[in-house]
Amino acid sequence: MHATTDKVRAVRYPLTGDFLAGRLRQNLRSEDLTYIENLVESVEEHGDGTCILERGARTECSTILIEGYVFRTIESGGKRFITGVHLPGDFIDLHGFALKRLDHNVVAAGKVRVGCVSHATLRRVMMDRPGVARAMWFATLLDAAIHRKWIQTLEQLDAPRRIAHLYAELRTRLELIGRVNSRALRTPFTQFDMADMCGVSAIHANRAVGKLKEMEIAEIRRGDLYTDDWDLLKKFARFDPDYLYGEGPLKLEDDWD
Amino acid sequence: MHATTDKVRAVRYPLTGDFLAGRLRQNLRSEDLTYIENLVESVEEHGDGTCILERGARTECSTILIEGYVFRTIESGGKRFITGVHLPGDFIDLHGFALKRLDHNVVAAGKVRVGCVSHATLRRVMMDRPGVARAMWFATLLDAAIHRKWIQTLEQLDAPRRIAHLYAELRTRLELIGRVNSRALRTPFTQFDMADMCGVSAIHANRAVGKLKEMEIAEIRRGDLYTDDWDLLKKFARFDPDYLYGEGPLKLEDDWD
DNA sequence: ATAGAAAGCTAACATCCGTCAATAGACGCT
DNA sequence: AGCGTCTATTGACGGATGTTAGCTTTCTAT
Repeated sequence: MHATTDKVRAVRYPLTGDFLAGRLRQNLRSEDLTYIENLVESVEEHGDGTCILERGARTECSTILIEGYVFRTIESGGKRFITGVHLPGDFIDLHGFALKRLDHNVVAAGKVRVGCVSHATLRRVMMDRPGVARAMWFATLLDAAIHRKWIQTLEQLDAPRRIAHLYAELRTRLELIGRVNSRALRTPFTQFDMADMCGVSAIHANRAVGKLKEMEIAEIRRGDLYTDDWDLLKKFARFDPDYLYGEGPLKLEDDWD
Repeated sequence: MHATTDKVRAVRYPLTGDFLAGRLRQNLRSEDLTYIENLVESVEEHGDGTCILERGARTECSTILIEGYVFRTIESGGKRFITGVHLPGDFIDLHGFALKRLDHNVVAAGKVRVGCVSHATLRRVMMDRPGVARAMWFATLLDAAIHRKWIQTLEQLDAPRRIAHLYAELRTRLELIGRVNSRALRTPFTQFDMADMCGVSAIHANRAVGKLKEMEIAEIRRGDLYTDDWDLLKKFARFDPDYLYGEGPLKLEDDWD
């Protein structure tokens, strides 16, 4: 991790037109998606390792991840702990909007592009568009469900299975947002990153990666995972996608809108 | 844990009048609190070990904890994993309302009393009372913040510190809802429960409890923790209450309501 | 192309923790 | 009071993981 460029650029439009192919998409009509895309007031790029949002900050805008990976991290006793990872389409600091104060950092893993929506705009949205407000609430509930699964993973699995579970989850989440186009799963993660996500030392993460290769479950090279058999990997990790609520658009009562 | 009585009684009123001294209280005006209390359509009691909500269930009402402790649990491979614990005033299945399907069980730890609010009522509230809807969203965001801290705890601390951290968190959460009246912290937890919350075996949980006593940090007898020095315990557990957002009522823009 | 830095890998040893087995203590039921 | 069950406790052993140290590979900047 070497923080090189900070904010490469901050522009106002044009947007990609498709950056909301993320989590919200499942729960919104296309007109609402267009509506949200137009809320983005600026787009920023950040280099690997950049701290995009700092613990304790009181922000005036919320951030949606457009491209790349970010970590939720907490520093304690000189060490870093990763409590979550986010993919394009995820709002990464809606809690900063509602709780007014961030309790952890958000750090870029590799190059990322994010969009900013001011809190004033969000407040207006919450009032004018209950359907959109609801979708954002769903997204935070899904975050909580993923957190619970990470807790279970830490409580239940040994290091090789934790790493396998991490990649199985990422694979499924990428599928849900239509970003899987090969059998490989490419990430910018180092073994240090994997270690901090899985609650083991970097050296033990290395052992675990070696074991996955030895067992012919998967080969991980510089963050990129290659496997001939995703089902085998998922079985090994005891992965059950239930908690990702990937069953498609929720059947919602219309009287909500 | 022995499931004795299931539903001891299910009555419609009278309510305690003060069961909402919980998490929502911080963020709501008293008229809104009264409003929510009156949403409760029935009150139920459950005995120790009762599964109040089952994974996969599609509920027609949401549940608020009035008295006692409950666990969020996941069964896997014949073992039980606890991903969270809730105190009076917590909504324990708002995600069931929004996500339509529960991804884990909710189990009574000791005797509990819960209130039920139908989803139809909640939908009405979400539309009519944005302030109340907002407070419920806050509550779920706070759940997520607590989940993240549990992840960090599992990644960072050894067994004695995890148990100390658990009790430090409970102590603070009880303070926030005005339920601390002695230096002791009484819970119905067995060492099996502590083990399942901390991701260690029951035998190792026992060792950890013994170590806390040996180090003169705290004595835990049948779930009840006694200590002369809560600050020492919190320091040992590296407990920082930041993530509980206990700074009192949030300063919120009025234009939300 | 080269040098420096970051990342990956290996070995040795100590500690933490899981498992099994057995026992003791506490509580609820009759 | 007495019994059975749940809970707590202890010891022994092995596996999983942390730590330190050193080395190799790969990337990146010049």
